[in-house]
Amino acid sequence: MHLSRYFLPVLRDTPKEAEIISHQLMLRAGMVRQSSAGIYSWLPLGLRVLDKIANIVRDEQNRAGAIEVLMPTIQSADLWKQSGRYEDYGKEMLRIEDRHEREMLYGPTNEELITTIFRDGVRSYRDLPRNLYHIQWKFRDEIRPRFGVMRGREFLMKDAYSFDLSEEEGRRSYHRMFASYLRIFARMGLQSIPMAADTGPIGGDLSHEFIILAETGESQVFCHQDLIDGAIPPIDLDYDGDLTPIVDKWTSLYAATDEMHDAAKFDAEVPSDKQVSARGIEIGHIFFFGTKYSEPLNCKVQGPDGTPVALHMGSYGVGVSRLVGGIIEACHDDGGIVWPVPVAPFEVGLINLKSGDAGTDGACASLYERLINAGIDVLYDDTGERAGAKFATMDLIGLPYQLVVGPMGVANGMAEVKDRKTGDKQEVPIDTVADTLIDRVKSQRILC
RNA sequence: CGGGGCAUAGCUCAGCCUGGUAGAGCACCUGGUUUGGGACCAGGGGGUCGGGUGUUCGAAUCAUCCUGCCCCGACCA
Repeated sequence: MHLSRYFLPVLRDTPKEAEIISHQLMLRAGMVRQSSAGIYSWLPLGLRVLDKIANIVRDEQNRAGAIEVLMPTIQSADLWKQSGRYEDYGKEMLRIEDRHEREMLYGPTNEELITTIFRDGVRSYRDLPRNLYHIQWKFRDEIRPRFGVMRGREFLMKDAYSFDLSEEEGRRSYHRMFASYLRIFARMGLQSIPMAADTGPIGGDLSHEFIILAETGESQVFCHQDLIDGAIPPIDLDYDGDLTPIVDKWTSLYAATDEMHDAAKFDAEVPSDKQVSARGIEIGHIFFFGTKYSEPLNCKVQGPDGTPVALHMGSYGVGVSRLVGGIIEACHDDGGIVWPVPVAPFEVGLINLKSGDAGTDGACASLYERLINAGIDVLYDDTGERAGAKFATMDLIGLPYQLVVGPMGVANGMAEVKDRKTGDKQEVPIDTVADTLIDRVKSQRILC
């Protein structure tokens, strides 16, 4: 992409409505614009990140055997009346009336809908287990939206729903998602920590919030130090195999958010030099709820003995749009955002220090072409801005690598590669710099 | 929903107290000088001062109502 033809409205000053760093940087880097409280438009740069995150989630969910569908944002109130949640959900649910005065709602989640879809498509226990997911916009009319995209009213979420014949089978489905989640976040450069969460009326031990640590996190969390660099399941993990060792390993050490925190237990189980007390951001939540929806919505199949059995279900959410903010909270410095390669809107920022100069124009054009042909996402700053402004903008939007081409370098056959994260600058012969970058970028596309 | 704050140019803000018809920096346009870490000079465009009502000869400024947004709290992926 040529910057001169792109839409990247960057801001030099920080808009005053933004309080936390990710919100400030997303506004400044031209990623989003607020449309109303907790509702955002995604500009080109932000959308690219959103898509990359969604694709990682998609890739890993598919790997774990989940199957993608797409349900609507608008749902009928009837369904929710059947499950009893139409009343329970309260004012957080945005209720709408259509022209025929039918009660509709903008979906805050999809348990009811997916349950009926699955119910109507399956008759036999032989069709189990299944896990269906979609990545769709949700709306929850939060009392007080804040923190930009991290706590918006409209948000993009991946939600998966598992269907099993028994609780035992359901537990296996839960474990698959547990392992998949560790990989999803690790692939974005985030170390997530599964923490025991409130299971609500169902009880049991099958509910975990996946938390990343960040100073601006909204909740206080407590955990064992060793979880912070716990081993991530490998890319070729066999999801049909026994995953309990992985889950056990991750859940054997203490980890809890403040509402589940037990100070006495924490002190007893975790040596004082391993005790971590920090702020955290919830980026995923998985839980098993048995037959809570399958019973009222009559989602049953015939079991081996011919009797109908209500299915055991779980649901598994990832806050896709929230992750954009979450990653920035975890990955920034004074100059701006520092994207991990797998989610970077562009992988390389090519800077022509003297647009209009035949030498740099030619060198940049050929470098751009080679990178693009190799499948690298490149943003080429071919504008007439001064060098300093170009550097500042590139740092702000946080592309992992900057490839700097100036008249002096071209004269010597050299270009400069800057690593955004470390700040290291390296002079590389202009003939080989494209290959060097291609290798470096590709080696970092999947971090685990 | 309770408490607090803000609303003037695309962004950051001054002007308001003490009423006299709107400013700065950055951004943008034109010309020139510049050109390796957010340049400089000159000229220029852009605002029904969030909206209504009232007070007044006259309101960005005073009064009042409304709306929007932000922060703290309870609530949440």
